[in-house]
Amino acid sequence: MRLSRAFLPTLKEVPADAQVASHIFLVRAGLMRRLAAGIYTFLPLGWRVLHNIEAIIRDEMNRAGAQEVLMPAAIPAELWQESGRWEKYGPELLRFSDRKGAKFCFGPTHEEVIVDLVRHDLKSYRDLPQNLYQIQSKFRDEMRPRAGLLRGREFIMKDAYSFDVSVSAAEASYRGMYAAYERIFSRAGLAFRVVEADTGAIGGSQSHEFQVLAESGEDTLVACDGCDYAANVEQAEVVAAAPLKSADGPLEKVATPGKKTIDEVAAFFGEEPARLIKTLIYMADGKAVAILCRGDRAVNEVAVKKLVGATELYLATDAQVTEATGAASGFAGPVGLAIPVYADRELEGTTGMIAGANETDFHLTGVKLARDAEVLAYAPVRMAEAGDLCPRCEKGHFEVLRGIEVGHVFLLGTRYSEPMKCTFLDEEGAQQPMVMGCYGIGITRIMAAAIEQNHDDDGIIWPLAIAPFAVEIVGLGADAEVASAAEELYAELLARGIEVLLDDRDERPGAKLKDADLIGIPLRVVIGKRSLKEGQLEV
RNA sequence: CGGGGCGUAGCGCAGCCUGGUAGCGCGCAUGGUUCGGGACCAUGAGGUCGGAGGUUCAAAUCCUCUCGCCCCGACCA
Repeated sequence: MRLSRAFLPTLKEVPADAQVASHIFLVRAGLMRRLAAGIYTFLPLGWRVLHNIEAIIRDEMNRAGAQEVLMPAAIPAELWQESGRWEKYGPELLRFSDRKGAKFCFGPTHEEVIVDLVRHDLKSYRDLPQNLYQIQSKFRDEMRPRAGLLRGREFIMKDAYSFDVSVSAAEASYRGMYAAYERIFSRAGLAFRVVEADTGAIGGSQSHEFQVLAESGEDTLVACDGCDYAANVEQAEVVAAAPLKSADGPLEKVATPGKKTIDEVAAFFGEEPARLIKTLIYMADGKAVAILCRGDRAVNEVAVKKLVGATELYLATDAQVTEATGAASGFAGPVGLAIPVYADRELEGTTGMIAGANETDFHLTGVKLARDAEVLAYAPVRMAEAGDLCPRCEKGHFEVLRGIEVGHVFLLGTRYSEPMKCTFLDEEGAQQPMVMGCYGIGITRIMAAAIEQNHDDDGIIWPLAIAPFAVEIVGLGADAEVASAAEELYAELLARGIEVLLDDRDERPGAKLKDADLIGIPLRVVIGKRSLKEGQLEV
């Protein structure tokens, strides 16, 4: 492609709405333009990158035995009502009506559609297994789109769905996809980490996320430095530290006027925050529960959700805290609390702790949970931290990493096939629900993640496998010999089937080189008058 | 949705507090000079100041409402 005729508008200045590197460079290097919040048009250069990513994915998916299909983006509401997600999915689901008033949604994911397809046409164990995938634009009405392509509303996704006759067969499909994903992200030139993940609203028994390691990532991961255990912090198992014990004295109520935060209370008593019992009031499906953890720990809400069996969980408002504890927010404690109390395992057996008194401006000292409070269960609900002992090998310790989730695989089981009656007849003629898996890759997100991981101050540095062009030829100056040498090389590379970009614009050297730095084609050939005379090129 | 910020030329911004001829830089067009790290000179095109209503002799500027965008949070394959 000739730069002189390309639609490749580069920008000198940073767009006002961009904060992260990938967003800035995607716009500055002329790969995309914003149309609305979280919605982008891809320009020729950006589309080439997306095509390259898709090509790798298609190649590996096909090699793994999956077949490509294309499902509609507009999905009738009836299907989503059948699965129950029309009500459950919430405002993230973009809904609309056709001219007759029939309700539709723009698909954010396609379990319903694929299940509907498969249940009509696959009836026998002889038809299974099947693995179907598509590459398509998805729409999720995120409450806060941000960081360009890292969290958009409309984005391109590869989603695959496997159907098997048994759990063990489904596990084999799952492992096949896992392996294919490792090849895909390796080929794309990304440094990634596979972590155990929460199955969340999708459900199922097993789930792994493929995380591209980058400081700007939204996800926090922990990885053991002694074995290969790695997990999203939401999912990470934690080891309880030995219980803290001090003089096992009586309960004492102490006036602590205005001391509400852990730090304030710890300072007031001259104790470490670890000696405090942090009492958080959550609303679990509308009912208040108390969650206790050590003052120096954070609570893992995903773990709490599982522990109390809630589908909706959020931190209580100040008013709800007062209703539950009888005291202002900041003075909640486990002693004498009338709502269900759960405690982190680290608090089991502790003595001489400090906690709120459930009375505004008072705290208790000498708290011994076993004696003073009614704890329903001790369970691991704290958030994993750097330095934690690994729960698997019990030798290594956790390091904390940031990641961008670019892929996610789920072993779904019969969560969709059962309610939607996606069944087959087995060898004995008995009807059984198919066992499913689903597997997603964020294609537009990969493009952004690749830039997050591969850039410098001047621009993008594309991994060769997904680069929009393999080679850029830059002829410097207005010299006729330079121009003809550039043309000759351009023609020769094209003839060899190499994707090459020729900067044949009438621009000064500085402008051409700056643009080349920005666009980040992996191989650059610079032709200048002086070096050409000496029979040399710069590569 | 809660908190904060911002909408003025294609892009980045100033002007608003204290109402009175709409500006700067980049980009773009034309001519000339220049040509190894975002050149220079000259000339020029380009704006219902996000929208609606109000106050006023007069509104980019003050008031009300509204729409959009960004950041933090809640939330989330």
